[in-house]
Amino acid sequence: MAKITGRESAGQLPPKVVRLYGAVIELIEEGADIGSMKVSQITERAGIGKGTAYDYFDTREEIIVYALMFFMEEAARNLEQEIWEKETFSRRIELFMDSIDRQAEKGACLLCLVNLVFEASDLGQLFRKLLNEHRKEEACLLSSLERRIVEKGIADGEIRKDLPVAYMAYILMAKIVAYALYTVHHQAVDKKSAQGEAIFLKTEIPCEEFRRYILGGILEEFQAE
Amino acid sequence: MAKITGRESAGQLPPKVVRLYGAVIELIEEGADIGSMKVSQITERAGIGKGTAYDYFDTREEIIVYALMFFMEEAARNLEQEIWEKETFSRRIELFMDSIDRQAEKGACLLCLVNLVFEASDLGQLFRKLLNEHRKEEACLLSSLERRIVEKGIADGEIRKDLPVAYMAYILMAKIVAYALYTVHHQAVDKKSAQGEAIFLKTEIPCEEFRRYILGGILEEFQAE
Amino acid sequence: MAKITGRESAGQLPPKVVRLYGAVIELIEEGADIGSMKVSQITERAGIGKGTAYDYFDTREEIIVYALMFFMEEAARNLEQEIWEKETFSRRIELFMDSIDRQAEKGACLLCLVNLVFEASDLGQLFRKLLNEHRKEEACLLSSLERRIVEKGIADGEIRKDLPVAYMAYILMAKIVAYALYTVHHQAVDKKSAQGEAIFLKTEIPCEEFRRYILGGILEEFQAE
Amino acid sequence: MAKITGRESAGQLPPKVVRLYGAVIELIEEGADIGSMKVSQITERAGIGKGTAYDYFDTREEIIVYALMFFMEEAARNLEQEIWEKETFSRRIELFMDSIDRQAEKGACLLCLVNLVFEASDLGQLFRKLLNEHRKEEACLLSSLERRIVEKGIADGEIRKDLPVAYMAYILMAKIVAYALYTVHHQAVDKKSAQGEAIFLKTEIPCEEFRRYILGGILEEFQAE
DNA sequence: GATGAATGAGGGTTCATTCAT
DNA sequence: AATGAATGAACCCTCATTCAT
Repeated sequence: MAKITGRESAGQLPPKVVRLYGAVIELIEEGADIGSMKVSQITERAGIGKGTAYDYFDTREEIIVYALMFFMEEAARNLEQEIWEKETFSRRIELFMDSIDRQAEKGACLLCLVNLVFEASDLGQLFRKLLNEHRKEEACLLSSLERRIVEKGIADGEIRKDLPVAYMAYILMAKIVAYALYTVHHQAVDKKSAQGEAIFLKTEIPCEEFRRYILGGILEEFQAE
Repeated sequence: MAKITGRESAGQLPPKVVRLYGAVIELIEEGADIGSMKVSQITERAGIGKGTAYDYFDTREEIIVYALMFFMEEAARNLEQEIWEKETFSRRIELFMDSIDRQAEKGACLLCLVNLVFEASDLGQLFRKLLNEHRKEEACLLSSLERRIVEKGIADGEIRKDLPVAYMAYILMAKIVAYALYTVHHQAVDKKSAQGEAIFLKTEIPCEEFRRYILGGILEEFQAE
Repeated sequence: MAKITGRESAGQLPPKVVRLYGAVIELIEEGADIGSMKVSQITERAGIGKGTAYDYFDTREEIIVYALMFFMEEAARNLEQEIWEKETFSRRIELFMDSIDRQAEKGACLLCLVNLVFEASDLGQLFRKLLNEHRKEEACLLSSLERRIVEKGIADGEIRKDLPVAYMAYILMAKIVAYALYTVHHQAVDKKSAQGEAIFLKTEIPCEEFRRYILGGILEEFQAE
Repeated sequence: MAKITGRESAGQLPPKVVRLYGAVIELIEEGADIGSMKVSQITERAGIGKGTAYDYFDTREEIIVYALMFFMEEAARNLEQEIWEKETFSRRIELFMDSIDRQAEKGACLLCLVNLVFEASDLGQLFRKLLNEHRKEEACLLSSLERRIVEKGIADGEIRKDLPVAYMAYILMAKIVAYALYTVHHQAVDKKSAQGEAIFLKTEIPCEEFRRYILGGILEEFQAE
């Protein structure tokens, strides 16, 4: 049988694949750890047979990584659609942060993805491998979106022209990652506190304030000449 | 036998524990994944019997997490000693970044630690549990060092007084984490490229430049009134 | 070193051996299982080093089996001393049962011994092997005592002469074992009930009544012509 | 999968469970020790994969104890069917003893069961726990059969009415256990002698004679007024 | 002699993957 | 196509035994 991976044109994913992806995301959002997530857990949650998963994927790692990539691309697609409706660079950054807020509220998928970028685990290695293989003109990546936001900002004369785009895109990513970390962290602390698990890092600063601060920093830095 | 955990005053760690810690660190630096690191791998590298590890630790997870915490504290202790020899706030931040450079060159321990802060894995859970249990006045944490650097900077009149210390310490941490991520990333790309593994993120910006940029950003932000 | 086993002339057992034996007996009486009793448990209880036990015994099995045999012989010796002070066959049987009562109150050593006679375990095999090797004119066995009680009864004209001694000794043993089982059982039920563990066998008959019944049965059977 | 324990209605035991039970029984009958019987031994003998055993049972202990309980119940069921075909109390007791003879010839399962009743081992504890949990109106136990034999004997006017049923049932059990012990013992001696292992207890009395003696004792005792 | 730290063989258990139905 | 029962490799952990001190 020609194996139909989850990568085949996103619009026509087989329904079972969609349910597998959904199951992985759900489990992560419920606090499961991708490193020890079991195939039986996933297929059970997806409501399909264990063997069926292997009609679409070759290994446990593939299921999880493709699910996360699908999640990422969907988020990027959704963001892509909304982001160009916004009028200004500043509004676009805010939307980016809104999106992170929503993700962080829902769970840890974003964090998983960020961690996979450098993790030495099988999952991390596969993630990077696939990302490289399937990258076509960076079409699918959030980083691409960030780059285009910067380009658009420059083209519209909203932000400075004297720094390389790649440079600015990286800074934007770093700042947004910092925001994401803080937000995810904040959410995690709240959740874990609710469950009675103490967490050592202090988070006295409200998310909103930190958000304003980060946004202010980006604008100041990108608008300064 | 009263089990001697690796937490007992660092100066008198049993030699086998030191070798176990060293083995874990070495393996991480060679690219091993802590989630799938085997006890036999660790003890073999440490040159001791498998059972011996269980004279000092109760589980595989403990060995790894204590090793990383020991690494972290040692790094903090080393930094602590050097950092107050520096005359200015700015020099202290630079030393911090030097230290990160050194760590990043050596390997992925720092990254492991950063990831453990929120990972849902057993390792992550144990890490947070131990960190909470053993935290006494935050004496052992890098975050404490960052806070004290900020306090000293304020006391010396080098940085602004109008923001809460906790706030500034967090920002400092975020910026340094951003730097650490970038540096670790850069190193990882170089290493992985050398090993033939492509990596998708572009890193055209030299580390030094990014470093200057981050440092400049901290100073500007902390000195502005 | 000439290994000094616990079997060497009973009067001069090295003090460490005595403590090892005592530890095994204690642990059994506290409900430990000889099949899974650990050497470290025994030596710890005996208050001696683990290695020291191996100066006197070659294996874990030896320690336990010798301890039980020592216990058995001591019980037989004690009984031996008292039993001939009794005037009649009937009084001697009663003393036998008293002794069982005392043992049953203290614990499960008697039961362990009874089980070892046929158990397929390493312990059982070693027990039978040693019993055979060391048996000299059956000097050390309870069964010998039973035989002599029967012989004395016949000699004194208290019991019938028309059955073979071996036969009557076996019947005596069987009846006493039945009594021992019931008593041990009764004690066990009481203990386990106190600990909340239900036990399925009904024990409505008081020990005393069963005792009277067994004694009556022996006398009737042995006196009948 | 809903775990299917070996307890589910005996008629529809999954074939693998039947084979596991058979393997345990076989091994015991070949002289294996249940305390040290390995899962791999059992599954190998059963001709199934090691992991498969864990689809039906949670632990090694469960496999063994359920196997023995199944054996016990099957023996009781078989006996149950035959026993009421016999016309008299005396014939029923003889059948009981025949059954024991057959078991004793086959092996040590009966002995294992008897020992488990009071053993402190994990196996013993589990055995008692399960026996209590699953006992419904004592439907499945040999002891129930003994009680009903007594009741029937009384109802038919074959045995005395002046003793409590529970009392007589216990005496019956004790006598039959004595017979079982002797028989098993005798068989064991023969087997072990054949294997060159000496056995210390004398068994000069032929089984048949002891059997006649025990049966006579029961009848005399139960018929006497 | 006495110790207990060190060892490593061994076994219970898990779970990714397969394949007959 | 879909299933889930079956598999067995892999790995954590225990503990009897040794031996340097």
